[in-house]
Amino acid sequence: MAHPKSDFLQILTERGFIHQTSDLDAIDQLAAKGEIIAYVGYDCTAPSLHVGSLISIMMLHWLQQTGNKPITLMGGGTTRVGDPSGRDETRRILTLEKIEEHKTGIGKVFDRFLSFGDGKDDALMVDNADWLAPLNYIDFLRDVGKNFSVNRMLSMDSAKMRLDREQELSFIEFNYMLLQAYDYVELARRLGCNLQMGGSDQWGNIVTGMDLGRRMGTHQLHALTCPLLTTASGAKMGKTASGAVWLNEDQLSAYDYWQYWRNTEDADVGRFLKLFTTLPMDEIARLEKLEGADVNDAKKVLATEATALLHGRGKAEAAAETARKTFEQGAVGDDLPVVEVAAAELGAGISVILAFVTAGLVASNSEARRQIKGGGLKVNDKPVSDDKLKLDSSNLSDENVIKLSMGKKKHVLLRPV
RNA sequence: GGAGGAGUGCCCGAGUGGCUAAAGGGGACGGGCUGUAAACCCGUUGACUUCGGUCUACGUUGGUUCGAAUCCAACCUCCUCCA
Repeated sequence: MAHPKSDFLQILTERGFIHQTSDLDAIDQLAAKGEIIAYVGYDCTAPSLHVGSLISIMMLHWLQQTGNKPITLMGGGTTRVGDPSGRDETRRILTLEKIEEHKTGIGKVFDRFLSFGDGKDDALMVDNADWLAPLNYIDFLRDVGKNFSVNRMLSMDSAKMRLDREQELSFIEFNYMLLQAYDYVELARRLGCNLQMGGSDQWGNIVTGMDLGRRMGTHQLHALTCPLLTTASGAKMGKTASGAVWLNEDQLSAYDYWQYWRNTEDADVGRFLKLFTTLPMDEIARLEKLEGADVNDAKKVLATEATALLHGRGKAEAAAETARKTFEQGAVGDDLPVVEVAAAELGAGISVILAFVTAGLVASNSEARRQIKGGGLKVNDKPVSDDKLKLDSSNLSDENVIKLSMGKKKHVLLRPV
């Protein structure tokens, strides 16, 4: 469909959110009337979501902005089983306590993107443990299981991949798609849900749910998936030096989050501006035209806008300012991570090696020595050449800190207390 | 239950008695080039170190040997085939 009528599909299409849909015309008609009730499921496998999930959160955001109702489904029940999709090994089975903990962590992030409440277009958050946990095995087999063909299940990518590679697919995992399909039916019945969205790896699970809905007599259900993002050079999105790009601030600071977006590859800037900011399309078009070193301006806009969505405008601008000072002036930015040391210890002099280990910039004394040999460590922007160097109060800057750097991008301030 | 096969560093994977902290590749980190990009080039990639070395490591536990990732035994885990 070249020109969707609904604002929702209009936006998703022009911003590059759509990978695959079941019946685009039908979804368009519902969206135009503000009658979409859509959900995305999030399993509680980690204490926070990461940028990989952001694209689906943005879809929910636009859905609500265009007058439809979003539902976030917490997989409190399905996480107990574990989704085999796209995995070549069985997930470790998490304890119920962990799952609860993760659920709380993950839930926090949605307030930034959605407005929750009881009104018609307000977002809802539900937990599939509410209906999955009390299920009775025999009843479930009779009511739901009879609608599934093992032949077909075996042919689905999530199962096929394991079978083809002769890797274990345990029975518990094999059941995951039944539960996710059943979720869709349950949400359709309880809340009138009529659309499930997710990453393209979820397509199989989603259409299985649609199919189950038809067999179990719900209204017509729909599917819409977004592309799984990789960077232009093919890497999976969401990894940095220090691990995943978490959305919760206690897992990844606003400054580091800003830096993540700032370091976007040139070829990705336009695509990411469309997906991860709410800037108007004509503004994005302008930024996309920038070339050469000017692309950096677009990356800064991307970083600030994306960070503002998640952490608020104030923190985004503070991060931008710190980055400006740190990288463009070589000065000391306020937002850099600070590590405190006892003033007395510093007065007595501490070895550079210990200082860098304490700051967490290197993992061990040996690594510190190696990095010094390789010229990777700096104190107050001056390379360290001697691993026996001692730091003391004479190294303190006017701001009463010592700036430790590893490479060009990682900096920590050492402050005496 | 029977018969085979496999378990090596972050990952993949070579190595079948000393020259092995363990080839090669990937990833990661650092340096160079640049624009805090990509690509490319170089270096590093167990810990501790007074830089002489020391210690810990090839599924687990024992054994043989001057010496074991390599040989032997038992155990654990996984895979394949048979019942």
